[in-house]
Amino acid sequence: MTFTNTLAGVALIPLPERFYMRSTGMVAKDLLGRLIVRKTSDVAMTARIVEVEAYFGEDDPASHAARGITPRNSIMFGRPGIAYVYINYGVHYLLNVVTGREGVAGAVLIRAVEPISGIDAMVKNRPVKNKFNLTNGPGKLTKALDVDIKHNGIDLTSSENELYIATGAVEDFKIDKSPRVGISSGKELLLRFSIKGNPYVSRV
DNA sequence: CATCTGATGGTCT
DNA sequence: GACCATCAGATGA
Repeated sequence: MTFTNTLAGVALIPLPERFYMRSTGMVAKDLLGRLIVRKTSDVAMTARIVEVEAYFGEDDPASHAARGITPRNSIMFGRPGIAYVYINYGVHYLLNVVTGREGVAGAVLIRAVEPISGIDAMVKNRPVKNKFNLTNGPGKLTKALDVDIKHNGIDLTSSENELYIATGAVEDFKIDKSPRVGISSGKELLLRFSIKGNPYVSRV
């Protein structure tokens, strides 16, 4: 079964590698409004990115890369446009996109998305009473989109892949910049962005 | 509404 | 052996 990568008749064009080969903060902001495309053997899902968070290298105490390269975080130092997926609290998979040029650590955590198509499949993956609870958190959206560790290292710039990020409609998004919680070193970089007022933005 | 807790596994000290 | 880029459910006000 093959899918034509379109949504409402409009082609879902992947963002190119050069999109990600910029400063992590810029990429984070620019990812708002873009579309995550997830294709399975029998279903296609799309969702709009509505909240992101930037993680840098050794200057960012909250980053996995803060203490240099390790087997787990090595993808953060690699090519831009690649997915960095890891399990956290032993329970949830978190989806990031690697940014910056190769050799420099950086990634953007996808914190919340708005379901656009294939919503029935998402609900099947992650049953909820309230639809606004489906994908309004980093662990929730991976469950709904069936994203897990097998996507660690996947190229998000290719529409051939079962997971990629498409351009989406460019609109005038309002940015709500707020600090990360739980960091008190004084060096925190405070780069969380969301589409203000979107009902799928996470609540913490 | 706010605050707490258990689940659960990989990574790093 | 401690620490988490989380979440759902429980409890109390």
